[in-house]
Amino acid sequence: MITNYSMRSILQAGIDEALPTHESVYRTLRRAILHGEMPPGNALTLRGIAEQLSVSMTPAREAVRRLVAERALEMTPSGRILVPEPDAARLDELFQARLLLEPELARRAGGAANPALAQALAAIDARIDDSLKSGDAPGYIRENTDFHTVLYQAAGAPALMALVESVWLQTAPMMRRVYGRLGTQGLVDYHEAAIEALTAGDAEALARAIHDDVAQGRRLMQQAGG
Amino acid sequence: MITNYSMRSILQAGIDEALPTHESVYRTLRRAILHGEMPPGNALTLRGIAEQLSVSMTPAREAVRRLVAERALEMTPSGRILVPEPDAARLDELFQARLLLEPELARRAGGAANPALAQALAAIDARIDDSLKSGDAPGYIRENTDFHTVLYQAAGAPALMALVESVWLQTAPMMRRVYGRLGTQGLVDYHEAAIEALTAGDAEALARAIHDDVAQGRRLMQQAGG
DNA sequence: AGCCCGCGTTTGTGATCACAAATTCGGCGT
DNA sequence: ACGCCGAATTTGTGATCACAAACGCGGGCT
Repeated sequence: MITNYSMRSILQAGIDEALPTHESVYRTLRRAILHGEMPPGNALTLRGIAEQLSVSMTPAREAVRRLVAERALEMTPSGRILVPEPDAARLDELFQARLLLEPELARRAGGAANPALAQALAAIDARIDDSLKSGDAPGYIRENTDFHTVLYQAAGAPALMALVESVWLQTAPMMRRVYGRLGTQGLVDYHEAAIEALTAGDAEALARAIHDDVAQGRRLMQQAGG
Repeated sequence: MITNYSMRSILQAGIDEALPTHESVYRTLRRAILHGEMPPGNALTLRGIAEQLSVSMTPAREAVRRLVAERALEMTPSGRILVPEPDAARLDELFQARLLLEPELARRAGGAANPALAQALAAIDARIDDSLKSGDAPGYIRENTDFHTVLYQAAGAPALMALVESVWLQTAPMMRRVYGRLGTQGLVDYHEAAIEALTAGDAEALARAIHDDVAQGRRLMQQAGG
């Protein structure tokens, strides 16, 4: 008989070091949500997740519980699991939170000139431009998230970062719909201004660029929502 | 034999309507953390929680997983469960988040004169004054949390509210230590200014009062931390 | 034809168990 | 007396099962 633990080893062999099963399930689902691969309103089942990832219900349940706690998924009172479909008011709250929190993270990241980071961001921004030009909405979402993640990582503020990531998870499914509907043609690239500010070590200018970037996202969302 | 579900009924009879077991475990633990009844650094075990609340490990596990997701508890890589003991830098981040988010919630709550709410808050504030005078630190924490909760509820912004509550959960264990150490004698009551602003429907003044209130909490925390 | 009731199926929940890793603590050696 | 190593215990993890509630579909009534 294959024991629980040998099963676990088989699944994780070559995937990662020694993650618990519920952790890899969590990461898989989280990435799918963050990349907009889960349509808002979609229903999930524990048995479905478990079967698809070849695990038992237990780790699937734990991963889902965790995502529900982060509001990346939601559960109805009867226990059905679905991808949230936030209404306009809730999206407004979430973007308000981003507008409040992200400039502060940028400010903390940009206190000193940081050429290495500026270069890394420029590389990501080049890929973003490609996605913009080719109209690759999923790619744009993914790379845009990367840009912000890498920048904020430099702030060394994990508690603030965690709050922001929770907000991203909540907006991600809708943004997929937004960019899918409106396209990515009309977008202004505020990232260049951010990179310049970072090169100069001008934290305030960096915070402003990030503010404008997020505000643009909100504006788009509002257009698509109406 | 007592089936799983009859056991569940017995436990929940008279406690609440029809909450799943993991939900009541969650609420019990959450309240204990928020009220500062869990000393920072304290270790918990699933079997201990389960036994104390007369449930099996499964709902205990789910409740803990959820609280870990909210960063109200933390788990070491080896899986040990403990009450977080945030360092000064992390506490600074958390108060920064409060300073950014809570004035906005206050602003949204204070857009129009709201005598009924002002009266409810005045009642809570009276109890806070009692706790201040008698040096009842746990009572002060509990009622202060109530004050903010009731006020922000009026903002009708559940997504922002959830972010703030997550931050409270993370700071609560340390605040218990702070007020225990410093006492509550020197505290200024910014709540009266908040109540006046709410009576007048002056959202900006309300936001300012809340800002000052949170800033005072941060100042105290910094004093106690050094 | 449209609506509703009822039954089969799906689904989340809770309990229990085996297992391995981590922790703890007593005893040995220096 | 102090530190270290080993075994016993503790602890989280994952799998599995029974159960009741929710869901959904099909047939019958109006």
